Amino acid sequence: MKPVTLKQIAEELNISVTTVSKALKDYPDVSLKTKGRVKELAATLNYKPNSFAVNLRTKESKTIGLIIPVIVHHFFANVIKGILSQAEKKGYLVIILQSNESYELEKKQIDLLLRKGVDGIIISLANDTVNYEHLNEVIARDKSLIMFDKIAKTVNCSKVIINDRLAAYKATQHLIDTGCKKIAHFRGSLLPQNSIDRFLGYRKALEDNNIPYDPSIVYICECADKSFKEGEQNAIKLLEEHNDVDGIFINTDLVAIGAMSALQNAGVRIPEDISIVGFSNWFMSSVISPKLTTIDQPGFLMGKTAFKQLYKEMKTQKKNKPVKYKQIELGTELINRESTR
Amino acid sequence: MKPVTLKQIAEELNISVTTVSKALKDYPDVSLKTKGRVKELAATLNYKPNSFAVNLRTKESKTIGLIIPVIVHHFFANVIKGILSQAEKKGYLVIILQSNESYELEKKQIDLLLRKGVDGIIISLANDTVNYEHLNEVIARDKSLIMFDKIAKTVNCSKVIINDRLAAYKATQHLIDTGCKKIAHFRGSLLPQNSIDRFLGYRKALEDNNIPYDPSIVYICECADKSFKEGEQNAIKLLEEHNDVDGIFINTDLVAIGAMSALQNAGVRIPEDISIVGFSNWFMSSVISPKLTTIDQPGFLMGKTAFKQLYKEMKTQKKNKPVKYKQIELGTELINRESTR
DNA sequence: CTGAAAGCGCTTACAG
DNA sequence: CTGAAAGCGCTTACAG
Repeated sequence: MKPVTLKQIAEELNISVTTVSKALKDYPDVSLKTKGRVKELAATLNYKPNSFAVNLRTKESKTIGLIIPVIVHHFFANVIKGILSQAEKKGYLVIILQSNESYELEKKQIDLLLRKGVDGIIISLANDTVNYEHLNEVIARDKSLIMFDKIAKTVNCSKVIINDRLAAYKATQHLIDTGCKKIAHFRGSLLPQNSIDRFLGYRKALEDNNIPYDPSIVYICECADKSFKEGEQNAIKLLEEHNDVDGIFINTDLVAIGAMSALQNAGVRIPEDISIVGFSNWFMSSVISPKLTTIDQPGFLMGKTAFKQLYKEMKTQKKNKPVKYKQIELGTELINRESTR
Repeated sequence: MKPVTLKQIAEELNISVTTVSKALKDYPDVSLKTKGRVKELAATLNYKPNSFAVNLRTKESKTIGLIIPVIVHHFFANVIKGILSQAEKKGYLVIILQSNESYELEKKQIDLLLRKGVDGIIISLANDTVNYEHLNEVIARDKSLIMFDKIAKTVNCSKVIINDRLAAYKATQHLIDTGCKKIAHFRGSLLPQNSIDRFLGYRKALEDNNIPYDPSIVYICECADKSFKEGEQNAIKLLEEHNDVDGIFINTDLVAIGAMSALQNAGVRIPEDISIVGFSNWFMSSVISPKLTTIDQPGFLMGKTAFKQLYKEMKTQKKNKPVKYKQIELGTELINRESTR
């Protein structure tokens, strides 16, 4: 079945393509009678405008791109849900790509989206990303860009984040408040801003409580596809190297769950022997045993907020007005459950 | 910054737009020298073809649509990952939409994708969906369509599924083999084919083992956003109404995990008092306690397979050759863990 | 080997 | 109130 075009409708009604186009878009300078005839026939023929042609004319696609590091991931899935919920309201479609924590892939995905002609891009950076040229290209091409969660401070665009430092501080303070004396940290990889900030929050809490900072009990995990395993491995290593640790603040829930699993297998009681605080509040953290104390990170809201900001900027951009970049910080909350005393 | 066009390149080199276009696409009838000059300048100017114009000319967008019932969902997240991995290889982008288990929304999403001009659609149906007109419209408009997991048998297109009936049979048989005498079933909603098939597999296993089928111990859950809660509620109800049940086969892991949680809170020992088998093998099923025995459902492979089939059909369609629809069945496996004896 | 020309299906400034 | 015309940026059949 060949798609119906304006031309066909025009011919059938013996009027011009111009008038058909205007009638369908409710231009005020078309008679009601004509509008009626056009709309009726369009409905009968199930006319759908050719979006390729519309895009070419209007220079927008009502489509945005979203790049996230990992798809199978509770937090990012919630972000996607938030973005889609908002995009739907505004009539935007979303192309989703996964960078798989790789800078090279991320660069390629950005290029694909720019070639596609999306109106804007929302991105959470890969662990690997140190060079921001690809992001600056987005801006140079007058496409709106929003970064969330894993951001680059120096890129000139709006950002939606939480206060990772403060949240990590709260997590560590909670361990201290509940009696932990020697607190380890399983941190994320070295580059991402949020893993740096969480580490800094941890160290600041120790400092403020006069607990000496000991770099040998800070373990690193990449947190890509193998978070659970990294948690297990780090926990085993920790047990061998520092069996006097009585609390761990862990960068991500999934790593924390891996760590708990390994600790329990090794006969360590949680929280009696070692207390654990995770980060992100994955759903499964509330159903494992013991239930994981963690920091709630508002994924859905983050997605919603990111799209709203993007939408605002796309509209402003379109009117050729100057865009004011914002850094939006969302609140976090410590969820006190059973893995801490 | 205004996008670079073929025309600009042509003017700068004093050649025609035609030649520039051909040179960039490596047509054999352009001299090597010209090709060199064109490609060099294109690279310098960072030329990206305007995809709106390309789409309009070629009548394809190298974009497909994906509609899934729920985003925050381990199985579907894996399917997405599988589809994206394959789409990337073939140079396709993927627009993702969530039907939220609603027929009305699903219809709307299909319409959006058709208006967008995607080359094909992959879909897993909403629980609600009984009318298939919107799907037939996709086919009528010569767009390729693949259904996976939650399919409609009567729609004339390719399908990627598992043998839900057989898998459910295996699950139930396992409960019987490990000593369960009275086995309840928490099924999915009434409409979806796979929830029907799982129910039928359950009943057939009872029948083959001469265990009477008792409809009063079959409970229903919608399995949308509130799966965990439904599992809890059904478990509590079951305990009140039939405290002699010693095994439950549950339609989805997340419901099973909810049920286990409620049962444990009520002092029921798993698997000593009641054995549980889930369905789908969510990651969290392997980290809860006791670890859930379940059916592994190959989400990633399903996504990969769905895209491969779609790609094949899009290519065939483009050549105006007849497309042969296939029903592809992927294997499942019982993962025997700790929630059964 | 190169290029003029048509056309994909729309939108919109302009004329009447 | 209606419509002729230009043009968005490409691709490709055709002529030379």
